[in-house]
Amino acid sequence: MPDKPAFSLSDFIPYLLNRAAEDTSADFAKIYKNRFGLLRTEWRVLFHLGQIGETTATEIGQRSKIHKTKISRAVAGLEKRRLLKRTRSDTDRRREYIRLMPAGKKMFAELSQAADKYNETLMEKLTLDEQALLKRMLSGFIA
Amino acid sequence: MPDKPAFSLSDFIPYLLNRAAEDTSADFAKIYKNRFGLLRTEWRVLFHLGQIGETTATEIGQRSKIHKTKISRAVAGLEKRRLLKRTRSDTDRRREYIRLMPAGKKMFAELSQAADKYNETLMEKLTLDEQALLKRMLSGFIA
DNA sequence: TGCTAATAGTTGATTTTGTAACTAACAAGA
DNA sequence: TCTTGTTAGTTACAAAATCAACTATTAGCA
Repeated sequence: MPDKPAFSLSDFIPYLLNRAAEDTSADFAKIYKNRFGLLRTEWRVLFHLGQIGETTATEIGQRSKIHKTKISRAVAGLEKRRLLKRTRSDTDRRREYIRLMPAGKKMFAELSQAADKYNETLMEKLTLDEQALLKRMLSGFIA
Repeated sequence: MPDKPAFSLSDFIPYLLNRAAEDTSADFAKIYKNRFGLLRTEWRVLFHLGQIGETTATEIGQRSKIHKTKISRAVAGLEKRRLLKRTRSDTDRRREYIRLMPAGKKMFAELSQAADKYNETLMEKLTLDEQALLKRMLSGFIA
């Protein structure tokens, strides 16, 4: 009966994913943090908002899986800096629509470009097939 | 001149990595949290310690990239529960060696097993080639 | 030796998160 | 219409992470 190989952290996928996520996020974090003064949750909300267009806090939450309290605070922060605007729904006064203001759109555009560029530096080590497979596998892990 | 495709979050690797890391960690977190009462940083330190054997806080920090204040507190927590023991170095009295106590080894063994099992459920959707490639790619992202 | 700098680890203050409870508005059936 | 349940979003309090400053010890070197 052969011994089972000892457990190795470097084969444990959640560990590898966490480390890879942290390390690849770190460089990009400097950009949105230092250059734009955004918090982590703020840029996340900004990115979703930039992609979806006008929407509600709840929908951002569903898409991003960010908890609603964090979204609430991030939206408040972005609003204070006049990057976005809220308007209460007429048909359902619980809901409020959120959309980017010009300054927010500009920031989103600049950050998107930086993200694209950074993404390319990550991807250029991989072949096109590998890139596609990686995306497919990572998407598969996402609930 | 063709338009550049609009930025898409679902192609942004740091985003995918973060989401995959969060989602795959969540299930396993329940085990070390609910069943063993460990905090996130505590199980991380435990795993590294279990792998390395006797070592110092500084070395765990270098390997894991966890900040030393978090390690300090995690080690204190694990020590309080008598899962590990510290002994000050004779040759350099700033350093202290850390090693698992029997209870810590037992917990590490049980958690390792649970981790292995959980890892398999994540991996079984992929072919062996894909598994190997995924590990290789993720390792490549780690600094 | 005696001075300065570096290293190991801890502690305290400030921020950020996470968890629960909360307000306000709507929905749907008795 | 009244009651109960649900949904959108905020707020309050507790837990955790981050950052800076701290102690104690050692190293390097004039």
